[in-house]
Amino acid sequence: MTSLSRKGRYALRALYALAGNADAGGGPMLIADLAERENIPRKFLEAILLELKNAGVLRSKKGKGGGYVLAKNPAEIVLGDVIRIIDGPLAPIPCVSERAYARCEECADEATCGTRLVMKQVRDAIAKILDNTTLASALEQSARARRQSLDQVAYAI
Amino acid sequence: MTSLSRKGRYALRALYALAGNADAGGGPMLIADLAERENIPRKFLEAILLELKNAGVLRSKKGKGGGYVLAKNPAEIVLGDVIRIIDGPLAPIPCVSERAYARCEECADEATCGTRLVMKQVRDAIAKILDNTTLASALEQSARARRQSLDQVAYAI
DNA sequence: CCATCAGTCTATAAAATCGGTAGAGTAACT
DNA sequence: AGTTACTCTACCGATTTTATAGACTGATGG
Repeated sequence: MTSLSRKGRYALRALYALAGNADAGGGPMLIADLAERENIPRKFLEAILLELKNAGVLRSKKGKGGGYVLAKNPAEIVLGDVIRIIDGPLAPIPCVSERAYARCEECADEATCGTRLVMKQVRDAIAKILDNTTLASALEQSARARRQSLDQVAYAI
Repeated sequence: MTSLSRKGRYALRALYALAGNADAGGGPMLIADLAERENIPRKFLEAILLELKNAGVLRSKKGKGGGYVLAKNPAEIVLGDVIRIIDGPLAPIPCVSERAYARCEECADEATCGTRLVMKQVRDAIAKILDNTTLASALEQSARARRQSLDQVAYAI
């Protein structure tokens, strides 16, 4: 039904890498390096990074020593926003979208439309998660899962 | 990002109409009537109804006096199932789908993938709502909303 | 000031998906 | 047999998705 596009997944992967790089004290990252390390088609990645830059998530620098950097702290980069930038509204139907509302022609009365009432709940549930998860917390969840699987290995031995 | 297709919305509308018809003691409904009353392209609706029939949600009868009927009680028809039939998996990415799991090639370790951990929460939140909402409860929510707006009108007068 | 580096912009295109259509076929009832 | 009404197969055009190519612009270093 609903889906995070490949483009959206690429965007998140690129952001993880940029966050990791910043954390390791690295400077700007080249599109080419990012593309190779993350196995993302280079030109496609260019377009993605540009969109994120235009939306204020990234900063870039041209010329030697240039590249891309996060524009803010990973704890301030909200996944819901990133996904909206790349993949559009979170809502399953436009008539329940908070930030990109559009009326639904085929529906006589929005206030009493059964589908709308249910989908409103769905959109709120999705937004509740994605608007409360930052790049930092996603990375933290990942790190926690990594520690857990290490623990399990240790326990098995 | 995620979205319920027009086809999915048509399917739900058709089911509401069929439930209403059954409730009113009506017999089988003709595709043609349903299409006209709900303003759905006839041939498109045919395909939708057929899919729902093949999935066991509807029953049909050919020839004079034929048409479509719900195969079960509205309280037994789960919206999550209907949407899966028409629009595919509820999960935003295949690697978190419970009923249509598919591995994600671009991901080295699923257990620790940040995107996956977050999207798993999203898929669970969506499924929690849609798998606990039946055709009957959607109709009931709609009826309740209708009563409420009537009350407000009455209060305004 | 010129060479190189690296992001930016415009255009194009293959492939998949979506929304819809046409028409022949088949089962059922009268 | 004839009519009714669902069923099946095939197709079509538009849009979106996932890219790719190449010219352009701005920054840096010598």
